[in-house]
Amino acid sequence: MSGLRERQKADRHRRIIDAATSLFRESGYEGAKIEAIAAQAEVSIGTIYNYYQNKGDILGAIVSMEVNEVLNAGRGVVASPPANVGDALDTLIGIYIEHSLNYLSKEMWRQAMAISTQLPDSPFGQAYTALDGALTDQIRALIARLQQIDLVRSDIDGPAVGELIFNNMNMMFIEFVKRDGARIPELRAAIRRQNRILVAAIGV
Amino acid sequence: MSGLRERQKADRHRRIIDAATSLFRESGYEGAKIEAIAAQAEVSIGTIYNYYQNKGDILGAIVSMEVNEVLNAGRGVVASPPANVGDALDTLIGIYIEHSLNYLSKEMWRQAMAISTQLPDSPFGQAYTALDGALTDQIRALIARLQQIDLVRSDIDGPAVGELIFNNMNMMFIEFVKRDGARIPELRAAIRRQNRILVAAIGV
DNA sequence: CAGAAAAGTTGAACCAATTCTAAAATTGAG
DNA sequence: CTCAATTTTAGAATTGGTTCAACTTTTCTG
Repeated sequence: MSGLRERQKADRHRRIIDAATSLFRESGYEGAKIEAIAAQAEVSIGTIYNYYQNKGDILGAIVSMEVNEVLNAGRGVVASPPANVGDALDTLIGIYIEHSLNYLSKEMWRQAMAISTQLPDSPFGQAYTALDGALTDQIRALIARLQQIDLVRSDIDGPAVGELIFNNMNMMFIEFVKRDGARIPELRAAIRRQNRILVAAIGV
Repeated sequence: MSGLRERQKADRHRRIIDAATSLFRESGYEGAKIEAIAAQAEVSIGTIYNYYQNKGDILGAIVSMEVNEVLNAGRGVVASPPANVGDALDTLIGIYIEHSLNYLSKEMWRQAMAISTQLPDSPFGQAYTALDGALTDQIRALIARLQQIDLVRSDIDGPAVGELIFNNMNMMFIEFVKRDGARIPELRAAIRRQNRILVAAIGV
């Protein structure tokens, strides 16, 4: 086992993702025709559908990579957070937001979000929900960490606060990608302003 | 002006919406073919596209009606809210949620949300964003009202709190419609739990 | 190594949304 | 009342994602 066939498979996966990434960025999600992706990946249309259930799942694979990078980058902040609650949240959220447009354009984000609500049970839909869950957990972990070092009151409902912060950030991010003109600094400022209220409520 | 042609136009609009509503509920958004909607509305396919830019805009018109009803129902709560912050929020949010599945199925909501992120500049996308804005404003109005009657501290950032509450509720609602098994009481309980933190922070 | 089984590939055909253009209906000026 | 301009309708043609049956390639068995 794991001979030629395995290697070819991995190679085709990579070629499809590479082709899709460049075409999505170049012509947008809708503009990138499956036929063109197949041609650039040097694979037939049928093969693409053998590897991915539908066009959305190809985008899904790209989004997954991006979000996993973001999660990784966030680990450092959770491990040793800035020494006050507001800055800690702002730093973690800053990492999420600043990394978010590295590989994915706003248009790609919009499509990804749309597909994940439209088809919550498709492979991508489930993966996207899991990624949201992982981000929520990371924010919760930060809150727990801040409780450990006595920056956050130990009697507050940490999980609920974490989810509240994530949900608000996520919704703000959704609105952000919906407006092509929206800028990152303004987004971060708006979220800071909202979080200030929570910081006041949960800080020691 | 405004003779036969106007009346026919209004009539066709109504017939299309009626046909679409019943077919969407019966066969789902994807299952309801434009051809079938046209047939049931006794209109041609071309006519439908003359009245609505695309299939999504038809759904959009239905969503608009639904959300406007919800907004109307909310006015009463803002005018004379329950006498404590937690109950006031719970009542308003309760109205939103309990009314939300009257005309629209979860599947229809998923489609509507997906389209509004996918095509934020289409007529429907803009209308949907405006509706979200109206709901946010209503929650903000409730906060302002509670400040007037001294249930909420006057020095808190009302608009930011209102947006935070809306964003969290909306995100919870999105996850709710994504899971066919999710139930309204659990959704409301989860939102109450999250809002409790805010209530503690802003209450007098 | 030969040949059968398993796994994967291919692209033409299918389907439903959307576009397009010729035909029909309505309006308003004279 | 008539007819040219304007608006609207009809439905065939187009488009692009997805499916499927026939064909290849790889792996396994004796």
